[in-house]
Amino acid sequence: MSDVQPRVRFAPSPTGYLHVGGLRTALYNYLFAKRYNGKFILRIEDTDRNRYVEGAVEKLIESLKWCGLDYEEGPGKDGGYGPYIQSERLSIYKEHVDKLIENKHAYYCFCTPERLEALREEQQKLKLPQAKYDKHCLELSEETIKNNLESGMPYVVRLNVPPGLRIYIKDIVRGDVEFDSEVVDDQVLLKSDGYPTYHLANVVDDYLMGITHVIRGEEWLSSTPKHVLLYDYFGWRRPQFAHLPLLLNPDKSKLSKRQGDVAVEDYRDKGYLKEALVNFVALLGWTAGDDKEFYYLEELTEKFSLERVNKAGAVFNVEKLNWLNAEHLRKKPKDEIIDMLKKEIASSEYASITFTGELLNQIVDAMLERVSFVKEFLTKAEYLFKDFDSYDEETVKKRWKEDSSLLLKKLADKIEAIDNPLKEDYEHALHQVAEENNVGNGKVIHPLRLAVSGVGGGPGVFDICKIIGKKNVLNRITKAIEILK
RNA sequence: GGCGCGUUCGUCUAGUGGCUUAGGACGUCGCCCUCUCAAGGCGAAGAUCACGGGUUCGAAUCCCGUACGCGCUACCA
Repeated sequence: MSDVQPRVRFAPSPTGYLHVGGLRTALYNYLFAKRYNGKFILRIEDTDRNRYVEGAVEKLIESLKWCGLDYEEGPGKDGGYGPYIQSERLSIYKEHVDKLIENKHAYYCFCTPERLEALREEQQKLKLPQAKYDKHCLELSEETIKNNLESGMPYVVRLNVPPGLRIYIKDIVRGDVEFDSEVVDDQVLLKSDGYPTYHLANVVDDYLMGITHVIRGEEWLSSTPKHVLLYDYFGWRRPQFAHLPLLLNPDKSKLSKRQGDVAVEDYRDKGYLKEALVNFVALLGWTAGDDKEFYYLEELTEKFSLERVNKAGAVFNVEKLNWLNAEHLRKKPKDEIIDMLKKEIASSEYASITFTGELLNQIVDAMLERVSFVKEFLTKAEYLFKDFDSYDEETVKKRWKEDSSLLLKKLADKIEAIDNPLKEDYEHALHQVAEENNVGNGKVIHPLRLAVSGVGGGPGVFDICKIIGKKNVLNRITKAIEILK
């Protein structure tokens, strides 16, 4: 890295939510900034009034924050380069467009949408290699332009792309990329509503905000020649570019809502840990080169480099995300897990029941290695929270035998006699029953598990007994005997 | 159609000319552990490195071509 402090930006357009692809872009920008002691800036690209969504900016910022990606400059955090919302910078763009027009690098265009449409159709009919604006308005006399302007005729301003020019772009992840200016259109820079297009606003702001590295999605690579031309025309030094590979659906198309969840908030609401999401998304297109896959944000910050970013798109594979979620969950401090469990309970059918911290502690101990999500404490071990009245058929068939009722009855009698039984007491009682009746422990254990949980799997059966308590154990044994025999 | 980018196990990836009988992870399957289910440990299956040419003593790695996929081709970003 050079001596200058890098300044990078995440520049989403506020469409309503933070896309996981956007999160990945934001994350790489963030990591790059942190890695090289730079600044991570948030800029809102809201130049399309038609797509304006109420409250989108707030949601975006909230999602970013939830992921732990705090920006150092941006809306509400002035760093001397504001405003950071493009709709508040209109005069700046106008000013720069004027400069371009002055130097003949841009020109007024009064063509109507109808003419443009007709032009496109004609070009298509002629099977021209590429549809482009025909520079019709470039030929307009100063006189005509002046008159048109004065009469209030609607206009746009277009970039004047010179023919026969070879445009070279250096990209940190893709290497050298070349374009022929013949294939770049005279892009509209300023729309008839006075708003700039992405291309103009992006370049002007990146320069004015001192952006050193433009790290963005691959979908922008094709329009980079336009941007580079603008830097050159303004006489500005180009930033370094890094075009990130796309995130894909399982069928390899660009990740879309059609095929699953794409919003960060969707994953949050489904119970994914931010640590897992960030960890997962970081690995979609980047590795440190070693075998490490479990990362916290801070560690990523120490190891990240753009040079190690992959070129090929990556399929968003939820199964691996699930695994990472379980890993992160298990590594969390227990009191934090208990807090999350409390919140989960508060919004569940058990909201009205009070669970002691000690009880929750035991539940977490018993279930932690059996769950991938906090909500699974509730769904994978319902029997720890409430009574039930159905028994897993397979397990009944396999574990409930002729003598089960009798053995459980005897066990219940023993348990009955114990005050405040501990885990060991249940175990001891069971061993006694097995011994006295000359059967293996399994003959008692499995029916007990079935009686007490209704299913064949789960934590140690004596842990279950301890958690649900003597009264429930006895009740459930009685009930099982009644129903199963 | 044009232009650009990409292509290593199902998926994420390691690999930058010999260390590779292509390594790891998720998932799948099996074994061990064990009262069960998990977790953990061990192991297996799974990639003719898209295909075809070249360069080289030697190529997943370099070059060329083809195919396929994706992106862009808007007064959307």
